[in-house]
Amino acid sequence: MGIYEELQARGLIAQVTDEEEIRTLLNSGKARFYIGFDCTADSLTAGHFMALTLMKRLQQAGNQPIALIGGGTTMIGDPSGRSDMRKMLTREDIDYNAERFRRQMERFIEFGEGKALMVNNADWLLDLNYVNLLREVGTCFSVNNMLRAECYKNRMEKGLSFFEFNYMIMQSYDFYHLFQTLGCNMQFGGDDQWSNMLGGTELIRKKLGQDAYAMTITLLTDSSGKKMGKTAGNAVWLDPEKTSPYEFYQYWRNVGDADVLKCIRMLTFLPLEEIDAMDAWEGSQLNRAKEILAFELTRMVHGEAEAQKAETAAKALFSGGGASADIPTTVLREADFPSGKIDILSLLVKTGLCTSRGDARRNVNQGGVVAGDEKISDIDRSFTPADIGQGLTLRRGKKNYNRVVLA
RNA sequence: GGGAGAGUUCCCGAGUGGCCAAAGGGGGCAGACUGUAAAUCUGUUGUCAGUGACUUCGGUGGUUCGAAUCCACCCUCUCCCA
Repeated sequence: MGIYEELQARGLIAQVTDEEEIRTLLNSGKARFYIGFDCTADSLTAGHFMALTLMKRLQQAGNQPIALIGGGTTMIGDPSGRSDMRKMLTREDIDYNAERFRRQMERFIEFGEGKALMVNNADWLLDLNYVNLLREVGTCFSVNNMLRAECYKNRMEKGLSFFEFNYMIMQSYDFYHLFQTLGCNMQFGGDDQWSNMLGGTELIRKKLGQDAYAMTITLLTDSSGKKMGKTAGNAVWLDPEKTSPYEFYQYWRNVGDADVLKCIRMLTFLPLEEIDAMDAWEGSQLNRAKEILAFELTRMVHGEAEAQKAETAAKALFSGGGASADIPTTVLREADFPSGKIDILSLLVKTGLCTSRGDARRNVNQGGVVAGDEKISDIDRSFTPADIGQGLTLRRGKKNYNRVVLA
């Protein structure tokens, strides 16, 4: 089985421009492909993770990946699938984000001589001259076609500025540029990028009379069709400072039954036979599959040691008492005990378990707070340093833990 | 450039002088039920304080005892005409 067939079996392939050509190129290891990452935030997310694993899979099959950091395209902002314009980022923010992206990627993909390449489209896009660009590529884009593109569809009602409309041209230019300078013959991306990517292959055909290929990856959605990799609207980040390994582990540990196998198939590197065997699992047995998923992904992103810790902490907390040194911890200092004690509301806010005192109050009143083995129902309950002693485990709801210790 | 509309809390969306911290839905959170799942039911959902105070309805000023609501100017978006 070639790599193309494996990607297919894992359900990763959404759309391709020319199946036979792409299959041959990928399976023979002759593809030199790129994936673009727009640096709109200071960390990669779980959503980018799938693209990174794709790069790795293809690299292992002998193909050469090019990671393109969108220092230039981020100046515009991709309108695809969005209902409003992105916040405009400053040049400084973008440069900073691009640097952070670069560092995170280096953990996954091997860069260097004969290995993966990394480029930043700021290097060629920012110096383009408007009139020259129009003369060079403007004739290759049909506004009629662009307006029909899926990615602009829901913007046609709400309004789309010319500024954003140009995003497709920038992305197409990237492909055109990489094709010429680096011999990059293929582009991959999320399925929402399809029209942008076609823009590139079209441009190359029209300008150079040559063929380049594009393939999109299935977006990872849950059984209700929502994009995965978000909790309460917040992204699941790959940066341990923004999403701790424990939280990262928990995110995957908690995916719905209907989604576990899909996630394992698409995101992990476990052999397909092994995954096929899990297909038969059902009911509470799926919890085992969720553990595997969570562990595997945490291991890939944060390393073996962190994955172990997250798993141990989770097991300790959820299957009864036990050591729990690896869950998120808050250190209390003397100043946190005005008049010798700290009340439960302050404590909940301090640990980040609750967002405000009002939130803390509600949680206590609704019986959702437990300190140690004691269910807290009195909002006036307070703790002295002696109460905390060697450490006190606080719980809000069923799954949110924090351990407080003294400085 | 001319004309007509719109901007409300996390999102959608009611509200056209006090009874509005603002209906309803979605989402979120908590409780029950469970398998750290889903579905369902219940409660909750601006901040600080134990029924009171403070900040909030695109922005800035103004009218008024009192403004999300009225007036002026500005900003953004949509539609029609050029």
